[in-house]
Amino acid sequence: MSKNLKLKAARAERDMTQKALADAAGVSRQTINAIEQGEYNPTIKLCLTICRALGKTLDELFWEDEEDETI
Amino acid sequence: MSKNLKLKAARAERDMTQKALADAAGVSRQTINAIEQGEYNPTIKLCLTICRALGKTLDELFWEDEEDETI
DNA sequence: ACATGATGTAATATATACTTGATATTATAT
DNA sequence: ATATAATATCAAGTATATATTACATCATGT
Repeated sequence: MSKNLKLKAARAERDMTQKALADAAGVSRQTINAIEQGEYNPTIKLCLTICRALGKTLDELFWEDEEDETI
Repeated sequence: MSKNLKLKAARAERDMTQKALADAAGVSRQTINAIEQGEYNPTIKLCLTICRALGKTLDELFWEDEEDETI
């Protein structure tokens, strides 16, 4: 999995720390970090919560163009 | 979790069975059924694969408005 | 009536998302 | 120089997404 820089950028745009976003989303700081680092494949529910916390859509933060997926 | 009727409709629109979509997405038929029935909270990667198989976006198939906050 | 395809469920098993608690590093401020 | 905040990462535990196997129902066709 590749890093999610769109998420990192959206967070920066709102001046939120990983911890602040984690609290807003009701998950741990490590979980947000792991998603940004591309270590976790988050659930759609968590993605939706993160989108709402950052005022973005699923497509804006989580859409990926084909690429080498290796599921 | 509530049912995902948008997914069911998009599948019908393409005249695909749950099994056909499952095969296209590389998961079991029961997994597709569980997602449609709202029993599972799928991973974003699976959502992306399903979207590509059906020619839809994440927002079209998986966006949910706030959910029932139980006043 | 019978066969078949599509769907809805259920039970048990495994992989992995996510937690908690810790340490290390880097940047910024004092 | 030294605190402190933010990030990165690790290890061990819990919760749940997904697989597999199986069975029941409903529809459509023969």
